[in-house]
Amino acid sequence: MDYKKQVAESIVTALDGQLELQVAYDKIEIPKASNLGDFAFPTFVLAKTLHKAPQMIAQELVESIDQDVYEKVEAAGPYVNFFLDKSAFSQEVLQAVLNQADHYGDATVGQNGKVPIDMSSPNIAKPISMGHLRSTVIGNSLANLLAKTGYQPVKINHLGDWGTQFGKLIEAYKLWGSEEEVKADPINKLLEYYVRFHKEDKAHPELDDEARKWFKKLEDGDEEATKLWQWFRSVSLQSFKHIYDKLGITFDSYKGEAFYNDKMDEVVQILEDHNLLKESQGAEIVDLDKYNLNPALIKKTDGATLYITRDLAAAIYRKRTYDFVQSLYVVGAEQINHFKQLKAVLKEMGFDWSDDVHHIPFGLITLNGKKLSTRSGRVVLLDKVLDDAIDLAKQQIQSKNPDLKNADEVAHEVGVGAVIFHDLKNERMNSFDFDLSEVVRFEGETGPYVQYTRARAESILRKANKQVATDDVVLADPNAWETLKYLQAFPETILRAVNEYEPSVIAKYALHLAKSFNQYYANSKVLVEDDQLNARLALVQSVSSVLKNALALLGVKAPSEM
RNA sequence: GGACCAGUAGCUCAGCUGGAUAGAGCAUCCGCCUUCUAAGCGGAGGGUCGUGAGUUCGAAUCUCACCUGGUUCACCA
Repeated sequence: MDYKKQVAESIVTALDGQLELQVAYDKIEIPKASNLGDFAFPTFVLAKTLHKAPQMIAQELVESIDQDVYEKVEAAGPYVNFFLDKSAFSQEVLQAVLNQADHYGDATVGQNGKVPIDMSSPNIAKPISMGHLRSTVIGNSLANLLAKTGYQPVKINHLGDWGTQFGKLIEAYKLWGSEEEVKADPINKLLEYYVRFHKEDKAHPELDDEARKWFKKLEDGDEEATKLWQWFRSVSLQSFKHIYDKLGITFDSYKGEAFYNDKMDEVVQILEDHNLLKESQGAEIVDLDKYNLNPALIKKTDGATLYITRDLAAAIYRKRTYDFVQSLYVVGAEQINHFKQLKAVLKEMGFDWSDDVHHIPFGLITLNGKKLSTRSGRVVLLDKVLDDAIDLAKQQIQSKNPDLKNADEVAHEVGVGAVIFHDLKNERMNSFDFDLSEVVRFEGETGPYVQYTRARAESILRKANKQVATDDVVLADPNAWETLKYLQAFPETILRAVNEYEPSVIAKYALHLAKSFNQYYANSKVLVEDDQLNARLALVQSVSSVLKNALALLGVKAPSEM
């Protein structure tokens, strides 16, 4: 039931139609203090037309409103405050959550439309850092949210598996590498070669020439170069998958940059057909002046294509393959300009679906205030952070709950959960400086806090050891009121999160629900044999269910004991 | 210089399409485990909402200017 609409109708009826329903609806707000009711209507809008003081309007309105469906309606200064009927509300909410269980909050707005999500996208032969975590977990959560609301997300790991750096890598490997070394520790060794190359090429510029030759060979399909490239790619992918397993994240496609090598000519052809290519300083560009953007550089002076050409090919390929309703790119905010260009060029090419292409940017993670950079060695390895978090979670379990049976599994879920939650709890666009002690914190506004809340709820249910009946769930207890209202708000919260592409909306919601339930838990005893027992258990089970599902939307597990 | 993002308590951040005394967490100090897991709950202190104008009955929220920090601005991705 839409309670806000009910309130709006009450107001309009009382005013005898002197106010549009939509206007009333839009003006209704949720008071910040609970003693001011559940909904409030400020009467300022009526002051002019009624030629009365808002305070007086509020008082008169209260008298003419049919109060039967509410607990009470009262005037407070210029506001009319509505208090909902707790019995009816609690029954409706608890029944909805219990009956729909994991499907509570499901929506159909997506109408099965496909939504490819470009996410994670690490570079071959480089380690996955905290920077990649953001794209990975935001993309994953958006996929969950989209699926929950009726879309069909397609998680695409657009691997950085092509480019001139492979020429450098091959040259470096030929000079200093060995097969045994790489086999033993692929990513670290490959990274080591790459970093060494960048150190030595300053003194020996001829190395760059060799690297260029190797990349040319690779492009021409030279056997040795291709074999090395494939090898680098596959060992890298193996170590990436190890990390994705830890995070509990899977992909639907691993088509990376190299996949589009043979699809660039067509892009250039379409651009030519539309007369979009212009020569400038020896390079081929698309002028984007009318979009107030810099020109998009399609071909370098030497005729080689660039990043944007590849992304154009990928965008077109995805449209053809998935016939998407939206196409998302979860990529850092530093590429905002690039995606503006991409959309503009697609539009110029005559693709009206360019409006369905959305860049989902996110803020930078820095280390001591500086940008992470693989080349300069300023990296925070994700694998290490996850392991540290798991270790700390294990220590925590040993001191708080030493008898826990599946301690290792729980430590994994809590440690990884803390890291993921930390990344998702703030707005995407916020940048943050990496601080391990902050990332693996288990107290306060954290993932483990939410997990712990749910574990305690589960514990109560285990102790109760009985099936919760769905027909006797009226709970008018004021202590439970906040929690009931949060439970009711889950579906609309999901829709807001999807509309804004903002997983943090869900994270915040989970924290609020957990907090309100912890307050209830501290002040009310659930397991007491009286006529309200079933209703209280219904609340506990509902909270557990919604917390689990909210965490699931973030990609965080919810252990039932910890 | 152009474009974009950010500037709210000591620190990290909420604050929905403008509305009633600006809220959390962390940190500090003080309470609460013979009651369902204290990874919890309660309380205290702490804020010129970057600055200045404007719109409005009403601005942390909208507009403009400015200040500060960050990102980015054609042959990397």
